[in-house]
Amino acid sequence: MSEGNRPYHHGDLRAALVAEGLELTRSDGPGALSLREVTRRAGVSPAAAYRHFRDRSALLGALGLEIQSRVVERMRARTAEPGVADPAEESLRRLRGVGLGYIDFACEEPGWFEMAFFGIADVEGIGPDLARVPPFAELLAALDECVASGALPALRRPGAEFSCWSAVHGCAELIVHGPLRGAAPGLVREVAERVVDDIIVGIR
Amino acid sequence: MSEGNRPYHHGDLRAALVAEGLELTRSDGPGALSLREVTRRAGVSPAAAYRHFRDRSALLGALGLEIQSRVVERMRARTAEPGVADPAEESLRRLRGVGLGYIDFACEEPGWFEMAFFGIADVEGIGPDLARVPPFAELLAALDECVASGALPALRRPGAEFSCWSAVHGCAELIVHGPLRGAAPGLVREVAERVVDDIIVGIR
DNA sequence: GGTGCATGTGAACACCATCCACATTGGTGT
DNA sequence: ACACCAATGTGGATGGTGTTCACATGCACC
Repeated sequence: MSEGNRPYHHGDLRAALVAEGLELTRSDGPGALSLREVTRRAGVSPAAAYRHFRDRSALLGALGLEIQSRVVERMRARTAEPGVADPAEESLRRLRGVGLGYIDFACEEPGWFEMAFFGIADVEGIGPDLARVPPFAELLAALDECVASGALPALRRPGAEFSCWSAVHGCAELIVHGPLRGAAPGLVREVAERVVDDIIVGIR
Repeated sequence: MSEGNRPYHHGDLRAALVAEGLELTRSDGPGALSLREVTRRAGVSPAAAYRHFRDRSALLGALGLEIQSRVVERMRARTAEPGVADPAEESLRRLRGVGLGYIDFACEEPGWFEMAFFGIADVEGIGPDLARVPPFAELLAALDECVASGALPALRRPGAEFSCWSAVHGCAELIVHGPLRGAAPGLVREVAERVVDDIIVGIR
């Protein structure tokens, strides 16, 4: 708070900007992030940010990466629930948890959810390595496990990740930005479970 | 073009602003729309826009409505393809067309697609009348037809619209803003068909 | 102990949304 | 025919934004 004795160099400004950025965007998404505000909060001049990020969207991208790892955490919390014995059933349960965890995150952190894939388009080239996007990798692993356990025929495996991701991501959008925004939690939960169950039936 | 003889009043400024707005946002979405630029193009002062729209986001909402009707047109183009005799099969074919038409629109007009549901959140209240969002109404009608034709058990009907919309909208996002951005048209088409077919299997 | 290089500063530019008092006009009522 | 009113458009001001530039500072390394 005391402005007088602040050292000229911040120490770890990059991390500070990310931290303030997370706070700023938590409830209202990317639109709530201004480079001037974030530097103001870090107690630093606006131009200082440019020593660490090429421009505003580069900061958004860094925030997106950070958020992706939190999405994965939320997925893992879901899949870590007590399991069942049968391997096929267990792998399907995990797949379900991956989807529901994703939707949980979107509901709990709508602002962050909006930013999670901000940087994804920056990965140049036609087919960026999907496995390098952590939440996507989680889905791929769950699907592979379904094949290994016999729950999903190997012939049906190729392309299944797109169906799953589409349904789950679309559902999250429906709830966070779409017509279901502000709907009763009970209804939301019901819809989420229906969507996830339907797509799992569909890909098999 | 000649600026000298322009009348003080524009005539139909509202429509002109919408038209210019559509052009501005066609390829790059809502971010490409500035009130100043749109009024500049209409040959009018920036403040004039406020006689017709409360603020920038009100104009975006109006553009969204216009775009929604174009989405419906694209869906109809798909469903108007030559049909088959069996009513159940025919109703499923229409449902498929609704989904694929939606995805087609997103691929062909990515900027507009991003704006289509801008105003949707403005419909205050918990459950806005989904049927009043034209593309959504199209989906509801197709699903009802599936029930009537016996292709979809009546017991499975409630909630099916959410599964369908989630999968299709999510797929469009995947293609337009997600990891599939810039992918080869062949792959895109393949993915779209797989997603739509999977969710149709899943809801039954 | 000096020096180079990463980091932070301040001021500037161009752009934006929005609001205000004021100007202009087309239509309405007499 | 005329006066007036409500709708519409203007110009300018305010306060915000991203981004760039020459310049200042100080840490780490030779």
